[in-house]
Amino acid sequence: MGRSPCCEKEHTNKGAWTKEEDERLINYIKLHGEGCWRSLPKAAGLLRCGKSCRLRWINYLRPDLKRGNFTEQEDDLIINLHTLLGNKWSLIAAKLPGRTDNEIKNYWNTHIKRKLYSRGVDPQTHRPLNNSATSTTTVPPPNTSVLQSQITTSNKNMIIDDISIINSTNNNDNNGNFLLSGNDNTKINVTKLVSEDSNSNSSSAVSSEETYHHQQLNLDLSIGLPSSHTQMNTDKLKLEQLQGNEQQETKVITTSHGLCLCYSLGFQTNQVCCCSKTIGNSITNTVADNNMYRFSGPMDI
DNA sequence: AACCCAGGCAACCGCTTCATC
DNA sequence: TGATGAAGCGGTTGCCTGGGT
Repeated sequence: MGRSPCCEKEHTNKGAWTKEEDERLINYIKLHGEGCWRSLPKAAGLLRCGKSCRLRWINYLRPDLKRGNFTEQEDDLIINLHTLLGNKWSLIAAKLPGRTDNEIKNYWNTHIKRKLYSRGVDPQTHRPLNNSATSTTTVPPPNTSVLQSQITTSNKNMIIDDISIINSTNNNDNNGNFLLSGNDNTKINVTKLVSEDSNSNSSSAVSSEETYHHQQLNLDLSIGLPSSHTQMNTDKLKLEQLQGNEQQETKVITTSHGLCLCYSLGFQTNQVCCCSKTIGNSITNTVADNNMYRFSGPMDI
């Protein structure tokens, strides 16, 4: 049993939109707002599919769209978010005000991919091109103390706000990696990049190629301590369909403080989440949640 | 000037997810 | 709880444009 078509194909226009069609759509949405895309074309007097109207509005006509070239900061943010989220363009776009998922997707395919290739980095895996199938073993680069988004779980709909940190000296695995757990016992293994002066035994068997890989992939991700079950009313950064090894054995120990991964992805204070208490080295914020911390600088664990 | 080709981007298609009944 | 429809999402297509020959 097939699905009924979203519109009558014979009586709809396709292809490029005319100025008149744009004006009709804009005027209609100004008067009635977004929503009910299926009935919109008829109501607005457009011979278009509802999906087509939605796309045209979202990707081109919306007044809050930012036009023009991507900045270096946006480039970096897209790359970092892609490392973390993969091809979740809508999630990535949600973190770049004024940019659409389609725009970012196109920009990725036409510019950033090339940029990464020129750096010798595989745009899909974010690993060196000559080392794209290597293990996820970690190595500590000098003077670095960050977390890396080497995530090994296949759980869907993981929400960063709900991840708890398991990162005390007792809570890393034997390889020096951190383990994060979701509120439903979802487990995520986050590779730790340890500072030079810390005592990690995990680097001894790691190749120089892997060292290169991890230096390239430094997301400077912050992790916060687990939140209480306070409802987060702000954007939630979903980690959807994370791919990895479901069989990953993890030692999970939860703590009582919340973790915020947002700040170090480039978001401004309070821009993304409501966790605003900062520990770290530079930012002083108000306390939004006694159990939620936000890191502004590299963690020194 | 005409043609070819590659890059960029808007739009489409089909699948997935979500909401409702 | 399953069926259904609407909306959302990501991959792909195809047109347009500019540069090279």
